[in-house]
Amino acid sequence: MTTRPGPRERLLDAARELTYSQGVHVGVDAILKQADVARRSLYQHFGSKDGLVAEVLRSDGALDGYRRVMDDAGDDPRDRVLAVFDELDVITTRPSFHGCRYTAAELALTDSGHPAHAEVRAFKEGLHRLLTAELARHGHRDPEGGADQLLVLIDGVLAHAVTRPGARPALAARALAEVVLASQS
Amino acid sequence: MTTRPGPRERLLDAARELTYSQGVHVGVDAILKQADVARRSLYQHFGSKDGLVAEVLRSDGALDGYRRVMDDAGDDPRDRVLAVFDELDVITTRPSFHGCRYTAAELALTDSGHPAHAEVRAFKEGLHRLLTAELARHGHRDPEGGADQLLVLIDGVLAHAVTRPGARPALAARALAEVVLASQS
DNA sequence: TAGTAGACAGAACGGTTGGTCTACTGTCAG
DNA sequence: CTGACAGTAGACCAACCGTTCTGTCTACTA
Repeated sequence: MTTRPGPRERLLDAARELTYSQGVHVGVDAILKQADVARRSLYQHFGSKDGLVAEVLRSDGALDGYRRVMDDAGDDPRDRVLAVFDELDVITTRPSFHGCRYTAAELALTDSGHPAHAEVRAFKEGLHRLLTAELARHGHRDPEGGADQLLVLIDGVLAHAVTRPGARPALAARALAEVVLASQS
Repeated sequence: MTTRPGPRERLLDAARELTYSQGVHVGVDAILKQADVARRSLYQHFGSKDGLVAEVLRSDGALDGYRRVMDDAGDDPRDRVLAVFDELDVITTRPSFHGCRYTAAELALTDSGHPAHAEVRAFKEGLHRLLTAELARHGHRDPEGGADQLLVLIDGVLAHAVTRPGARPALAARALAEVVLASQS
């Protein structure tokens, strides 16, 4: 029998799932019930619901996901970047897809003091660095500007896929990503 | 003295402002207070809060905004489409900008039965038609596919501007829009 | 064996949510 | 004048919100 993860892990897993499927406004009760954890443990480990939400974003590992997709695509920077859009097509056509967790959190939490905002920004900044490095390795004329364009395409795919189901925006974006990659120095 | 708009109009105006600045989860009380309207009037005119939110989206006139921006840009389809991205740069750099109202509503309302979803879809569909017609007039090789790409760029700009302030994504997207426009038949 | 730390259950806190209800007021047509 | 109607004011409801509390049980450690 596998040892059951501790309350902290169970709390994070349940919150990760529920804040995505139901939005960040899920009740604490629902999270506690799914995690099968005492009310007090939440406040002992994370201080507040806001703290839990922020920790879910921080520990999400989405950046590692992008890295893995690119590593699986081989060495050519062109293939590596385009693989991201192939993966986006897979992700956005899954029935369980409900949009980008970070964008959703950013839009839903209108309180500018919420600790989740810092995590969202850190993630996007990290993704920008990742793409900049890739374009630089590819000999792009303006790696930072190119990464801006790729990021707009990625965010666009994730946002568009929610509002126009069946549109396959990742395919449309992939063609534009090829254009970005063609800007050699 | 100008005649004060009726309760219905005041309710819509207040809801439009508050659901944008505070998110769709603002309380009914806050809307009623700002509209200076009796509680009962809300339910008499819109049936429920959900109905009010949906009506806000339906009557928003954002599509007319896009039309006006394009009409102000003259006759050349190329200028008309690029003007949209110039306008997006203005909008997204305003301090009051908090993202696309439709995307935010779509992500925040996880209940798939909410009447607002239909309005969001109708808006995006209308914008797609608008852009398709413009590209067709421009002699684009694949107006529908091109409109898909433009829509990804627009959604990308609106989403990205929220999560990476100061990035001016509209400028990055404008360059890609020029590429879309270059696909002549 | 006693002490301690962590996890548990569950009641209760004050506050807010969306929604319903009654009662009063003004207006305007017949 | 009268009745209908739209609006206002405010009490009220059950449900839920995040949070804090008391108290019990278990496992490890000194």
